[in-house]
Amino acid sequence: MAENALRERRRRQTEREIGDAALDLFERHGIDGTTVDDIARAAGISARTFFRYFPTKERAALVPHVELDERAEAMLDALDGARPLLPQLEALWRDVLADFDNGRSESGRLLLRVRRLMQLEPTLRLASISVDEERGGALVVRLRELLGSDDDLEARVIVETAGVAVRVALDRWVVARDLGTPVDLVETYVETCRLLRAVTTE
Amino acid sequence: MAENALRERRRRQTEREIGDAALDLFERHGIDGTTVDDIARAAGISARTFFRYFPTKERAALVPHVELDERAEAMLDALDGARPLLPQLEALWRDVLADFDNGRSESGRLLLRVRRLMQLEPTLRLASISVDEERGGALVVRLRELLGSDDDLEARVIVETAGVAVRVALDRWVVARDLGTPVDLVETYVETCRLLRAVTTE
DNA sequence: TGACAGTGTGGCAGTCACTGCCAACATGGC
DNA sequence: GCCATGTTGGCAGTGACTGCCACACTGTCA
Repeated sequence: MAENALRERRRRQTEREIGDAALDLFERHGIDGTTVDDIARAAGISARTFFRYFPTKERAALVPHVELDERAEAMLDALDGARPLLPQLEALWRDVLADFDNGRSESGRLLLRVRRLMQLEPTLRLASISVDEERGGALVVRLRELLGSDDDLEARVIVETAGVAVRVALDRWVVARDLGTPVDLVETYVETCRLLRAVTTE
Repeated sequence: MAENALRERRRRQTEREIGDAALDLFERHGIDGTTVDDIARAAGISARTFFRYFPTKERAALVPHVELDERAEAMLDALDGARPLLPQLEALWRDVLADFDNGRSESGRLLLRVRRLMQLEPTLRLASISVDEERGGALVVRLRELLGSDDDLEARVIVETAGVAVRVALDRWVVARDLGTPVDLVETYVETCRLLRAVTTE
């Protein structure tokens, strides 16, 4: 039983190491310019083992991104089906993003690097969308329960809408930073949510 | 000059033939169960030539999906920057979807088949998102001009929001149909847009 | 009619992502 | 010490995708 936790910890550890190696190599040589063998070598494992940790090489660089989703998921219990769900989801995401603290924490720095890389590498962006889709599916199921509705429609609209705001805000965050005019992540996110409202009501 | 148009027509023709073959094989054997060689053989070309028409095998099945995007793009000139853009985009998409006529036209039937296949094949769905991202980029640029703003923020929010409604409505359309309780595509889309509004204002 | 340039096509060889299989090894419980 | 279980690496294989070259087709111009 205790070993289970130990093993889990170890697994997470190597996962991180592989992820770090991947991110580093991708930044230096591009995704096309680095092979799985390269990543494996840098992480001190075999290529075969690499694929026991990640299904594709892009996924390896997305460890910080997955962490973002996981943190949001962990807060799902707080949702209250009796009140409007989108504002609650937005507040939830706001808290999660605040946690990454403009890239000042370790997780924040990693997230920043991944999202920056996405601006240059469409396949990485696509991979992240793929992750979001998988995780979003579970979210939709959860919201559907809370809504007590018999179809996906409303739940999906809510989840995808919230997702749009997060993605747009993250992109703006890294782009502004690279342009030398950094913006606050949480502020930008809140602003994006406001904009979303303005745009749908005007 | 005239041959240019002829060539274009010919290219479109083989494109369609390859696309038809791909869709057919995917439906029967799944995407993983079909190789590019299979598709090429069925379309009467070589594998090498296949890749001169499509960058991946998934893309071959997405010909109807691309047509959808193209029809929408062709109507972009009608947008008026002085009035709210999201409603205009929604009206535009409504017209385009109406054109596919619940799968009664040839294009409509093809679109229906592709979108149905997407429910089963995540990689196909992902490929379609990839297409939408590329095309959406151009749309964002266009909207940004119309808005006269100096950043992407609002344009992206509008484009992605509109995209959410289209995708959700299309999914609902094919799922309802497969469940034996078909719904009208345009009605569903309008309903989805309404829902999106309700969700963001409540 | 015959040389020509431009374009489309197929075949070949090569790289690389990803998988199934098997053998070696470590770990913890008995 | 022995056994069960989980982890790892090597190996061989499949299949997507690319660069290169040779060949064929088409229309042009002398």
